[in-house]
Amino acid sequence: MSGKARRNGNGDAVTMSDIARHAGVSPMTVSRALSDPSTVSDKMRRKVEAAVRHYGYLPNRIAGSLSSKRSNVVGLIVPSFRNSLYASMIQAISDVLRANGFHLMIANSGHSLDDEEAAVSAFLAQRVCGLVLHNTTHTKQLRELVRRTGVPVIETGNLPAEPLDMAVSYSNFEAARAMTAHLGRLGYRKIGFVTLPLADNDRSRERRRGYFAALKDMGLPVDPGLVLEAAGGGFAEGAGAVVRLVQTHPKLDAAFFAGDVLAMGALLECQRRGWRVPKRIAIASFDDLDLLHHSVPAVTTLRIPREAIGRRSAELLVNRLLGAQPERLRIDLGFEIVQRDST
Amino acid sequence: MSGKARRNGNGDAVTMSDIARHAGVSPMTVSRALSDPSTVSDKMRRKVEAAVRHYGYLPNRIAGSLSSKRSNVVGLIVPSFRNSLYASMIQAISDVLRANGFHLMIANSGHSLDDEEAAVSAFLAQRVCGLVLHNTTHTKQLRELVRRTGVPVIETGNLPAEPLDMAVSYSNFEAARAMTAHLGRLGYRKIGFVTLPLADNDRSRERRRGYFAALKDMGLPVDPGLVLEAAGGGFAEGAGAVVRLVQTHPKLDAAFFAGDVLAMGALLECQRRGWRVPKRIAIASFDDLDLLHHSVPAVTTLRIPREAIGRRSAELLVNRLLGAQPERLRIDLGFEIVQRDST
DNA sequence: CTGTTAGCGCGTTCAC
DNA sequence: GTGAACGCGCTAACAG
Repeated sequence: MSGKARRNGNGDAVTMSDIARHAGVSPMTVSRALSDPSTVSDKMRRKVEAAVRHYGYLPNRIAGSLSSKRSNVVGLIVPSFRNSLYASMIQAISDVLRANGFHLMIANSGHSLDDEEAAVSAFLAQRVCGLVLHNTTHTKQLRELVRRTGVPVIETGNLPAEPLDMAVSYSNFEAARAMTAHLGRLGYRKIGFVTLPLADNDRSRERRRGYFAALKDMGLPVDPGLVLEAAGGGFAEGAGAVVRLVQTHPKLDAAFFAGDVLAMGALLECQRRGWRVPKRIAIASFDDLDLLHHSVPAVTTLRIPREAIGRRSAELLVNRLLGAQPERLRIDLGFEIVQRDST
Repeated sequence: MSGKARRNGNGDAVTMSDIARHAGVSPMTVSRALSDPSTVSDKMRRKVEAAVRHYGYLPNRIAGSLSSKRSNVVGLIVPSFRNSLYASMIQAISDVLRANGFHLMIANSGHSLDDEEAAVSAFLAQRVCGLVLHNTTHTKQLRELVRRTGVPVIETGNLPAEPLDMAVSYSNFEAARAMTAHLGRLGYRKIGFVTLPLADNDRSRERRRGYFAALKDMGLPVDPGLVLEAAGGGFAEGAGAVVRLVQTHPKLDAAFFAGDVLAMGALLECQRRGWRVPKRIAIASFDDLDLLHHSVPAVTTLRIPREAIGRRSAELLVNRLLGAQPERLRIDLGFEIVQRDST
């Protein structure tokens, strides 16, 4: 190692030329031996590999990206990390990317469209090769940015009418409508709806729209008083909501919660108050938190294929990055109603 | 835009020279105007800003990093994304990093030391400026890699005897010991312990060691039959474990679960079987899943300051990257016993 | 199959 | 306060 200053704690790194020199080949041969070994003779390759091992050479992907104008980092933006429903999607994306030699950069928008835009800007400055956005409504600036740079983008979390590029999701509207209709079919007639915060959140609004649509389909009265907006998505909010609904509408026979934690909070509150579920009130949920399956009673819910969505998103992105033709896609992975004991 | 091929979907990007030319200044002035505006005259700065806005210029951080030998990307490796306990840490890290202009690259090791090493290698090749590892036992290669490159590293998830660099955590050993002692103080005498998988997981092993230590401290018999290893950390495993413990040890009066989901699974199973908690059996948990607070009965648990750990880790990293002197640190952020109705 | 040349788009360094 | 020259470490493109 030379005596050069080591700013930034980064020891003087071994470079490709160092390896080339010590292996007695040109840098280009080293480059090829590492990135596409089949284009190099066995003898050369072995010399390179030996030198690489000996010096513990780590290729500098920064330099590689600059030179090749290609990066292998995908940017993912989720509204928040705290919600477990993002976790299985992230896991799936991460797995697929890694299997294909890509890496994942991640940021959260805090449910703010402006923060989403800022994160996209920052990612684009890092020259990510692709983006996954858990959101389908964006600022004008963001749409412009994506259009101009031409990065492949996956939108998810909802099915947009006009995707920026590729969309992989399920329909919040259809899912909420289906569950509400399911409750109707089971004979429930006065069905409350507890929504997650609606501001800047198309997913929430679509779910509420689906609820209303189903009521109309069934010829049931649409009573806005039966709709409550929970301030957050926590257990306490679910508990508070079910109490308020039941107390203001004694004839309420079912409640549909737009989030799994809300539903669980409500169920626990019913337990505490001795309200029998589903006898006194039926409870249905959106999203299949594992817990809903193990609770007493187990909770009827909408199973969203979060993992498949993540996997498919990453696969589409990888294919595109590996050369697939650009193509505007809108893939609906659907949902499933899981009938259990709470309804 | 020129007619150059646009490989990789990346439109021909506007470069700093383009901006310089259109603003009638040198590229260097653009660089300064953007990275340290105070070193440039107002007039110049305004010209640059106008051109930047007009052309929607996005600086190329890849080129910047290569040139300056500095990056603003931190790498984080967690065992898995599926566990909510990582979520609050990730959120905190992400917030602190963003506030300081850093970005987050993320990978999961799947609880494998080799995969952790592979991820670190990949991150180092991307020239991340810092690392956070949720793990304190590593392969020899990894330790060597970190030493050689000199990247700042935070280890967390446990308190290592000899940190690689900086460690921010709580002690799994002390926490498990404290909870076991707490159960003893409450009068429980036959306390079962359900551990998470022990393989390649120092955290799990430390917790079990803490449990044994407390029993010895209290002069209680140490019965290996009272320790069960759950195959996974899910509800079902917790449920299965409590049943097995109770059936094989009729006199068991308490069970301590090394994971919050395990504990919850056990509680629900007790409910299903009509075993009163804590009358028939007391239940204590490790990690304060929100749910444990809302369940009936609410579950006694160990509160680990996951968010503070994330925040502090990121702060230490940022300080170091901003010039703080390297210093081997080992910060214990402690834990807290939350006594509730299940014990 | 291998090497040479010429950048990639910035920041550092040193003149002015 | 501003600019010119140079190089970061690698790969594309072409020549041999």
